[in-house]
Amino acid sequence: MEHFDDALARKLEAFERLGDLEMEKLRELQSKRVQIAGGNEIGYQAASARGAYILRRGWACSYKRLRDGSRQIIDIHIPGDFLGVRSLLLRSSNYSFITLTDVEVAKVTVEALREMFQTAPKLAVAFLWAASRDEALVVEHLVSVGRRGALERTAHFLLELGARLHLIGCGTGDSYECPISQAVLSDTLGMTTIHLNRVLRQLREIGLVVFREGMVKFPDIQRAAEFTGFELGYLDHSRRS
Amino acid sequence: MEHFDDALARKLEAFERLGDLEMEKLRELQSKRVQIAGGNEIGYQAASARGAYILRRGWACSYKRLRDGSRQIIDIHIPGDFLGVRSLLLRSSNYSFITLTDVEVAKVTVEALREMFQTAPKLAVAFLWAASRDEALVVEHLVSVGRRGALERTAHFLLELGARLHLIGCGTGDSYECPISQAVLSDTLGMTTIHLNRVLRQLREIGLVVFREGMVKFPDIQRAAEFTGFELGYLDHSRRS
DNA sequence: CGAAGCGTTGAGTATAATCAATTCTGGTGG
DNA sequence: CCACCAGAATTGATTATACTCAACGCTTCG
Repeated sequence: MEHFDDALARKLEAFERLGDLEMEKLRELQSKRVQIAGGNEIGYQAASARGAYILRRGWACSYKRLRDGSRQIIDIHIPGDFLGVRSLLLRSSNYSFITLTDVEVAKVTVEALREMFQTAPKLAVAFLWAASRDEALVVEHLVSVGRRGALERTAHFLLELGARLHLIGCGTGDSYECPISQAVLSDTLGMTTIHLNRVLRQLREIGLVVFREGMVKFPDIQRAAEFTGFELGYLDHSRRS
Repeated sequence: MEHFDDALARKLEAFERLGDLEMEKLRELQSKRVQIAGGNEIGYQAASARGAYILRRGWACSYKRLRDGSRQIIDIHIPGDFLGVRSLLLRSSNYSFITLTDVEVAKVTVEALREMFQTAPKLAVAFLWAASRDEALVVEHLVSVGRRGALERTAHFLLELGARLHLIGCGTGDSYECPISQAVLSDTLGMTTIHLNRVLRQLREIGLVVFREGMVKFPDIQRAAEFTGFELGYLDHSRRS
């Protein structure tokens, strides 16, 4: 029953049922584990030893810092997420990863990936699906930042995050632990910390979202989804491609 | 010398030198060509017959429309770009494609792709590189919309577009034909048409970018790059992975 | 000629950023 | 135990940025 401490397995199972072979390969792939404390760069040792990581425990984020010191967070990463697949092929990955909490990651080499692709094609397809989904998340994020107002955008993001967490077995569906600061969230949503703070207060007052003491709660998740126009289509939860 | 009317070949060559085999496969892959007039949806016939396209001539864009009628353009597509690779695996591609000019596309089936991956692995790697690059473009776009001011954002996007065009042999390096309306550009950059119009006027007055009559010109491209903090790292022009 | 699409401009408003402080918390060391 | 500190959250006042509403000029096209 390795399933239930392995967020990645859970996530991939949402796409395709995995047999013993796949579970075994998945475990193998995640054998080189590393613990990293919160607030540290991931994988920035030698540019040559570039590789991908699987986030097993804790939260991280990918971001880009601009000349003026501001930063845009591309995506918040939760257990079961890949980090750095893009940079495997693209020489100049122009952004970085930092841990938001203490984490455990598994380092994945290109060779291990290649091996996995050949011996467990079913798993390979599931991986590609996950990669597509991650890209769809970025696209949705772009849409949010470009065209949604601050209230809508904030609530939408927190809903999406809740859905992602639920998929890997975290949270209750209308609430979850959320160990990130307002500064991190504001850099994700493309606004000032101060402004986000006011937005969060409004959302609390309206009774749509309560973000407090490391917890996110939706008093009326139906109404919140309606308010933000949240559809989980692009998360693609249902089985079958 | 098929090279020089094939934007895709040019683009991939920037990553890896292609031999006769690869050129042949590339031609094969693009044999099913279709002409589409400007302002039309691409590939929205039957959801079942989903597939990818290679844009051979003309411009298009991918976008998502929101409930309130507004839209966010994810990316502007120029010759040599793929359309719809994401949606091959992800059942619910939540966005659409529309042509901005008359175009010629080549329809690519999953089978043809698979065949190409097996018989021309060099080409396969180049394809994956291109896909990674496209994703990096979206990421950069997100950063722009989230953290750059309107002036900077607009100039940055036009510079990037120029670099992409130059790679496939269009434009002179500091000017290019740009057949898109201000409405399209503003939906790309996440602002109002009206506001974009004023921004463009300012950019013209400062002498950074001139966007006029379907042409984009940079009177002093060095200064423009400096102003916007433009780096072409993520476009990854140089040969070698 | 009128209609439609695109670009342009002005005036007023809304939204979000900036500057400046204050509170609250958990940790640290005396 | 308390004083102190740093980080995070919060509030107010002011300014800047971008949106809305309303028009008008220009071109193209039927």
